[in-house]
Amino acid sequence: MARMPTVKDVAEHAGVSVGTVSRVLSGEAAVKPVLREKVNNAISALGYRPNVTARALRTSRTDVIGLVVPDITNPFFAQLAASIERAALECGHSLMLASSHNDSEAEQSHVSAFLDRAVRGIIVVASSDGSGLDLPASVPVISLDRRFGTFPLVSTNHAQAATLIADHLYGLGHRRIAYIAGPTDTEAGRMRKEAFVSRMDGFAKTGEAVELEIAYGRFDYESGERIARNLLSRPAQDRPTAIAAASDQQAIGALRAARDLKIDVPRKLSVTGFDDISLANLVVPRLTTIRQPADMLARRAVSLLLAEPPGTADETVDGSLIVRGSSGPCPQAKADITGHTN
Amino acid sequence: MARMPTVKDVAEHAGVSVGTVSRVLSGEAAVKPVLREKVNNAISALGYRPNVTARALRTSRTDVIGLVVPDITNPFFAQLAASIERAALECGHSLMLASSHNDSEAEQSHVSAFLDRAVRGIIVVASSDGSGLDLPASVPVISLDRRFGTFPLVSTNHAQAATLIADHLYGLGHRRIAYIAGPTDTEAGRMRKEAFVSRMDGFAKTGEAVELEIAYGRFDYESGERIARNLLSRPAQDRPTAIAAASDQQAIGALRAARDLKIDVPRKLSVTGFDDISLANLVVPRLTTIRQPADMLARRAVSLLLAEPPGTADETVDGSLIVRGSSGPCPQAKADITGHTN
DNA sequence: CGGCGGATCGAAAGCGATTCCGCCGGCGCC
DNA sequence: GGCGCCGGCGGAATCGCTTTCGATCCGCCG
Repeated sequence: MARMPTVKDVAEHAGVSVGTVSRVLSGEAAVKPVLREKVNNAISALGYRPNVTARALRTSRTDVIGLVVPDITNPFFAQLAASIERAALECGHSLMLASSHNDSEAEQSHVSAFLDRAVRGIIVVASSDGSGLDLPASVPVISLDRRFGTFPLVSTNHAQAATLIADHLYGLGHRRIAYIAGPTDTEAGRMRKEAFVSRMDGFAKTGEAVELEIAYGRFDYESGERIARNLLSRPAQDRPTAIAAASDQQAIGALRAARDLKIDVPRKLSVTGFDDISLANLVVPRLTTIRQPADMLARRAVSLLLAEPPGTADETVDGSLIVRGSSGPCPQAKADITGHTN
Repeated sequence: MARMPTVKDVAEHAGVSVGTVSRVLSGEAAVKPVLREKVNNAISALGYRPNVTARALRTSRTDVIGLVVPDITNPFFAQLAASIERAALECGHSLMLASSHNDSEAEQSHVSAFLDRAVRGIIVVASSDGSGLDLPASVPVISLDRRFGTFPLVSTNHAQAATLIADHLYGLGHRRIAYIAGPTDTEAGRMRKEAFVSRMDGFAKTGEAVELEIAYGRFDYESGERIARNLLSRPAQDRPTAIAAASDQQAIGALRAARDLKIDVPRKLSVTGFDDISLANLVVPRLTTIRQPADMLARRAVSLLLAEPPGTADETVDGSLIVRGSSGPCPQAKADITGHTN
């Protein structure tokens, strides 16, 4: 196979110097149209393609964005990764992906591997708080969805979104509600829970009291199923009439538990999720949830990263309530008419 | 921030030449233990980290593996990506991910972007046949799951796996079966279908005849739901008693259609999938399917890529049947006793 | 008409590593 | 004892590009 042509070859073929070739390549500097034309002809004649590596060495910059996610298998992160990849591509950048498998050590080694690789910037969807990172970041880093270290955070407005869910459930008449929270060591888990609770407290002060019960788990299916099973295996009058989960996966687990216990959703029990993963629209019944605008998050994160100078302020984008079949009016209303057996 | 130390700094600090430093770095060449020690001390004293870019320029080789998938949002591909990332990491390599969004043009531009970037090798899970690729591949390329161009293929043994499903369904007594096939322009779609059909034909010759009906769609949820809805909206005696789908997503779509039409799975209808995505174990009822050993596929693909010389022969790994709740004995058996109304 | 500033371009100096080439010293062998 | 060979090392070239540094040339002002 013939050696790949270099700037030198192009320069000779066009009868100019390598400097000039480089100048037309970058497009910035002033080059006379005649020469520019000749160079462009030479480039296409030789099929020249710039050597990315050499450029990177010289400028110590690449057009690669590093992304670290806790688990690419998680549909929400997959969605995020897809959106980031698209957003990066739109800016002429490529994506390098690393999955930390929820291991904070792996997470940090991935970050420093990216640093070694002179990436243009790093986006990390944290699985830890990132406190142990020692490397001085020579490139912009931003946290997405969950805070990493002290880097600026782009995330859904968890508080606003959780409030949406609270309003929805309260509006449907539910007064005995269980909240399945996410891990308290994640900002997302904490904020969603706190906003939900404080909204409900607000209702309790101004209107009818609501019984709120909180259970903590991880964000995954199993947690949701296990917790819901506990919640729902009590006698009907002690059961919550609505379960709000901190993630779709928990909610789907809860759906499965309800089904196993033969509790009709949404007629006996309402279930809500958070994320709007694609699966949410495929389970039976379809899940009422919060849509996290993944592509908007991605776009913001990428442009923060690429901005000159890189953005340094947190950003938050609003979620929206997606009402589907898993939530409905509180059955208790009927019970109250026929006589409450409590 | 202080300039990063280079080989030159290390050399000075250790009192040797840069050549020697490089030699101990590579570990291959012969260096006297005394000097080796001094160099290592200097390295850790200065906190030296080799510059990946410079190394790449000089050797025109990196430790990055490029992966192109049709859609990272698809759980099966996400699984595959996760496994590949892990396998790559085990060999000290990183992963660069690109999602082609089922666009063959994007696919090819991603491949050539990888080529530009001097990756160590490229794994592509094709969404097209890759015929339009013009770049001469300067690095090993291998196809995973679906054939890309003329590059060696690592895939599940589709034929063997489809046969497993056919045997399972036939063994349960089903004689009126519908097969939801994948796109005929994918090798996976074709092979699964053909093996299934030919197995059924075999049964027809030696034993009872089976009515086999084939419908073609894409691999996604919607295709499965749509096709199943058509199939199942006929009167009960004309309906298939089993639907075998070419992907889990199709099967899950079919499950949803059956539910919407109030057809009991598995008592009135058996449904089987293909892939064993994690969701398969979460739907109701849990899906009988074929497990594609994603991590084994990934491991094989990576080692083929990294082998010296790179592997050139196709490889195939067997799938295994996972029997869950969505398949059961044919209800027809009963019907036959009470008199077949056909 | 001389000088001056800006536009334009060529030449060369790196970026940080690998690797080839050649020198040096010690060893074995004739 | 001399010669050749080889292990071990230092120095320099090199990978392909960007960018600085002057040099040149032009128009224009005084």
